[in-house]
Amino acid sequence: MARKATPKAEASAQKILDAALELFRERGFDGATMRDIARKAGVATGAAYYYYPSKDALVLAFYQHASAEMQPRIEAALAGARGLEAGLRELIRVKLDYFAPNRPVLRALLRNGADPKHPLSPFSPETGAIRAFDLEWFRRILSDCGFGIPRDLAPHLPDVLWLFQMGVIYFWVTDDSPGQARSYRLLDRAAKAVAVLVRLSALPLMRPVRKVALELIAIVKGPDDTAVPA
Amino acid sequence: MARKATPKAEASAQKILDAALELFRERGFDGATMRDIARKAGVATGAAYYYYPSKDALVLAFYQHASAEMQPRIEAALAGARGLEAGLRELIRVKLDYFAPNRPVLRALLRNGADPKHPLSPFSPETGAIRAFDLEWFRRILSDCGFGIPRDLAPHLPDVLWLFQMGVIYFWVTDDSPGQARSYRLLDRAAKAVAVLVRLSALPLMRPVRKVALELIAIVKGPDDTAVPA
DNA sequence: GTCTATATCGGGATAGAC
DNA sequence: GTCTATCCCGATATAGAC
Repeated sequence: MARKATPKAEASAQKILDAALELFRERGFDGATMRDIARKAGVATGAAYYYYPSKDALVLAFYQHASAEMQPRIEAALAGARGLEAGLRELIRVKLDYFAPNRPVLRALLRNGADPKHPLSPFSPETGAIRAFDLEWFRRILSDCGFGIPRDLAPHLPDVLWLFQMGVIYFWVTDDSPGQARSYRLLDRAAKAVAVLVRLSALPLMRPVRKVALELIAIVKGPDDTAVPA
Repeated sequence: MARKATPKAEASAQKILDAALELFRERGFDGATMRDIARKAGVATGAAYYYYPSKDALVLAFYQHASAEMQPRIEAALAGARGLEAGLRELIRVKLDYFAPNRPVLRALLRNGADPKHPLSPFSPETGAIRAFDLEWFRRILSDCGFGIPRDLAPHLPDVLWLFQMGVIYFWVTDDSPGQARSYRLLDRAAKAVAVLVRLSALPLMRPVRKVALELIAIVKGPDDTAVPA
């Protein structure tokens, strides 16, 4: 999106993105018009479209920018987190905290989840790079958590945890409790439950359960292993 | 939506809805314009808006119509289904089969799920009546399934199963496998897994697990018991 | 009450001049 | 790279035919 050619162009792109985010926050995604965004940024509507080919592209740009900016924050948060439960909780907490001022923007993102072909879907190729960064963190949490993960489950767990994260975020964008307190409570409890489940999954007694889970995972992931289709 | 005043009016409303559904199927929700829909139905654009105040209203009307039409089909399907697994599977299968020709319409519905305030959200007040019918079926499946449900879990299980259903449908609308074969496989296996889980939940050994589950359910359902917010 | 026809508006997106 | 003008679409409004 953002042409890096000249400093001036980059400044314009940033100016437009900032104006867009502010208006999204104030009036929501649909309430903010491209005309308003352009005017607030001090450019013509056509100029806005020069940098961002669509209104959705502004959301995508924010998402990419956010992902990059969150990497060091996640690193720092995980440095102080021991174990799977804490790792999971802190990783997702960083995201909720970071996105908090821009919940309407995230809603605009998630509403296209039902259509994997939509560029803004969390499952789309366009957001694939961001997904890859996320998965890397989940892999790290799992390998650092200190207890053994069953070999058959191990390669799929990052995807499962990623889906868990999406579920929490989905709940969070729709959560109207003050400060999204319910979401944070849910995250606390659910992270603990997931950690216990992963731990229990290693027990010999749990082999049949694991087998069923693996079958479900295989169906959801589909014939191609490259993506998480839904 | 549909004025029942005169047969002629009802016929017009139906004609417009049919034209809309056909165009949605052909070009998707966004690809079909109100002008096209009206022209295809042989009426003026204003007439379409006379019956359906918005494009979304067409989707809502379809959803309501579908819900009503599915009731006897569900009744018939459940008559031949014994046990929780079969009941769950057949109930959801009826819906997938019924909706199959109109997957794009259902996508238009589900994409607003991230915003409970949107009229088309499956969690919105406007779709509340449909949700109530659904919940009644889940209650019936549970009470007919033949084994005891723990007292503490019982009042919440219909909501949980409803959410499970939404998950399957969400997967189904994004499923591009031929005939949505993957979705049906998922439904088969997942219904079995859910049934086993419910059965196991009654074991004395499972009390602590049940307690955690109940806590999660309480957080998700929120302070008001009237609705399933997300 | 059930429409047609038409004008109008706001908003996303594009083309082409500069 | 940026702006102006324009197009299309969803939605609203209105006047009037039947």
